[in-house]
Amino acid sequence: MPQAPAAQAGRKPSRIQLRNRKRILEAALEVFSTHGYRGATLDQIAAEAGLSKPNILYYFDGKEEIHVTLLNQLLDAWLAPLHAIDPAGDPLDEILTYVRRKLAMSRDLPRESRLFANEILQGAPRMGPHLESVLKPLVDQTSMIIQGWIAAGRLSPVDPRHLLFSIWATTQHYADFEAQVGVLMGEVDVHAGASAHLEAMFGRLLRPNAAMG
Amino acid sequence: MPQAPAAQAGRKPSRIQLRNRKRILEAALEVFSTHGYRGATLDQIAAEAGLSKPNILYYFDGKEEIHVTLLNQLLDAWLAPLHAIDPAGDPLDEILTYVRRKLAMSRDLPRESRLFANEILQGAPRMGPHLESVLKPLVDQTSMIIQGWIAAGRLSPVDPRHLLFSIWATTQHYADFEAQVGVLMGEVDVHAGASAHLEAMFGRLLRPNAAMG
DNA sequence: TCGCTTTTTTACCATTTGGTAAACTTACGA
DNA sequence: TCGTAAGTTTACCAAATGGTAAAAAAGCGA
Repeated sequence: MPQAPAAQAGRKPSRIQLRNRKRILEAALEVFSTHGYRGATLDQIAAEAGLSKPNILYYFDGKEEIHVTLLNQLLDAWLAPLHAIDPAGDPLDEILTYVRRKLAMSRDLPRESRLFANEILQGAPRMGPHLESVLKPLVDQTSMIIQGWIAAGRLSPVDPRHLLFSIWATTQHYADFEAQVGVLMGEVDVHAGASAHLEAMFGRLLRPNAAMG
Repeated sequence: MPQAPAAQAGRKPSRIQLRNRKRILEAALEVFSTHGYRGATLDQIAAEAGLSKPNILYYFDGKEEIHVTLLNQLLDAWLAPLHAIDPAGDPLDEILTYVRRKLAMSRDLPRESRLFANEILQGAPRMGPHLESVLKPLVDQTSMIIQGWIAAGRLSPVDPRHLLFSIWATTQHYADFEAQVGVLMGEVDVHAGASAHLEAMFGRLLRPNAAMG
């Protein structure tokens, strides 16, 4: 049976395959992130990728597979900064570094942020299981680390999960709500201001009350 | 020329008209907020409203008009808490009250929050002008108030706009990313935790360094 | 109750869209 | 260079979808 590279797990992909799959995913990221899953069409993705629609379906089994591929691929990159938190490091420094990294990602990878936001907004229909199996354990683990720091008096007491929500919300806001931020901020260097603001905010929240005894 | 209540501005609406337009908007809010503009279909809205599709188009000129009506209607309600900030009040109290109100809105009106998020995520294609003409002036004005408080030493110095972004981001996160929050928090009372966390966070950020001379 | 207006339904339509079949072309190892 | 497999295109399809025409069915003031 010849012909069938759509989702074959067996053979190793050819050069052309590698190149075209990458092109398609890049185009799909652009289109999905701006229009959402339903709002994106295969024709748009095809045009953006410079390929014909049937050709796209030669590499992926369908619209949904492209979307899911993108999403799962994204989640790993998305969680990398969280993995990078070092329990042995300085608590405040670890968390502020995390904030900085997340903010940088919002600036450098806004489409990824919006793709993710779109998916969650609609109830994570194509990602629910992944969140449960990948995100949740990591968050539980990170929460434990933060709890440990708090117990050791090295961090002001906060709910670790709500802290993470705050960090995600504030950093991703600059990507996800860019249209609104743009209207309100004009030409100003948004990133610099955001960086200073968030560092001050999380710094004050987390820095333990110096003395105390 | 009989028949034409779609968007007539002249006549005063009948009882039936009032009831059905309300039904349609309620149904549309439900559908648009979960599937986005493009993801929503008139058939879904019709089913949800308990009316036939042509009947819906008897009350509104088209899908887009329903969406825009909803959006503009929403923005007013959305900005009410911002209007409620009193320049003569206690700065910290005014802002924390604002945070509390926004958080309550996320809890009580999550669909509205998601509808708005969807629109902004996609670049505010149907709302851009409104943001410029309604939101921007109000934000500028509020920023002036906050600046005044800071200048008077009654509030720790922060960039008013980034402060507002932080408040919007953190409070709306609980509605917009509910699917994710649900996975990570389980059965816990999310609102209570969020409320405590956000009050602590913005309290610490904004409370001026007590003495100083 | 009559007659006119408002409201609702039935029957369609044109377009868009995800997807397929099969022919055609290109790449590449032997 | 030749044959086979990989890759691409052309020509379609069926379903979904936003929207319309026109007739039928309420409402309602006189």
